[in-house]
Amino acid sequence: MSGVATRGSSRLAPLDESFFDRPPRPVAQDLIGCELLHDGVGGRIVETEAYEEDDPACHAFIGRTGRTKVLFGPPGRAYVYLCYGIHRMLNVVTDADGIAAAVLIRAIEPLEGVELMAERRGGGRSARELCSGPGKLCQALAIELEQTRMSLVEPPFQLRGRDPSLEAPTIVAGPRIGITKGAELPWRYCLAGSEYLSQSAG
DNA sequence: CCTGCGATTTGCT
DNA sequence: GCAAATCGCAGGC
Repeated sequence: MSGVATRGSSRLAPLDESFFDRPPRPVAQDLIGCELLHDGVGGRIVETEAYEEDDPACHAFIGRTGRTKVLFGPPGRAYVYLCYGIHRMLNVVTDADGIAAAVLIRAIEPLEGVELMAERRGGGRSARELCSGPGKLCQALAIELEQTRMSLVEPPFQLRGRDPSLEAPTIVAGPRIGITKGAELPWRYCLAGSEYLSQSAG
């Protein structure tokens, strides 16, 4: 990987499991501005949504099933599932072992491996079309369904904290996108003014 | 620019 | 059998 230009900040402190060992709303807000990489490809998280156990929109609301049991497990794991038969969605499991909660990663600002992302997403796309939505970013980062239950704080994934020398980002909260149950809860968080938010985000 | 719809698989009822 | 935490394209204004 030494030949790949590094536009992100490789010196940023990696997040560890304890960062995710708390309720999903603070985690979702604190993830804004952090860097997510898969096999060295990724960028800065600019949009997230929180899902709690006691939340009809959360997949764990119906209980523990084969698909949702990872949500009840230890924090810092990936929950990847298929939506509408085509799109993969990436979540980070949060909160203590035994409590079901997750944060959906909805959009990132591409920083590293941009050419590879463009190739995976298909030709003729601008930088802001690469990862501006939960299905798009899984395609751009090549995140697969089989990676559900893998740790996001271990290779091939990397999660790095915000640059402490920068000002804390301004975060805007709003209603979550694309859901029918619990749609009124303002548990979506965006980096204010970012060019790389999902289309439905303000 | 904005609205509407088809694609396509999984897992639960 | 059906709904689902989406996306991209076609067509109209």
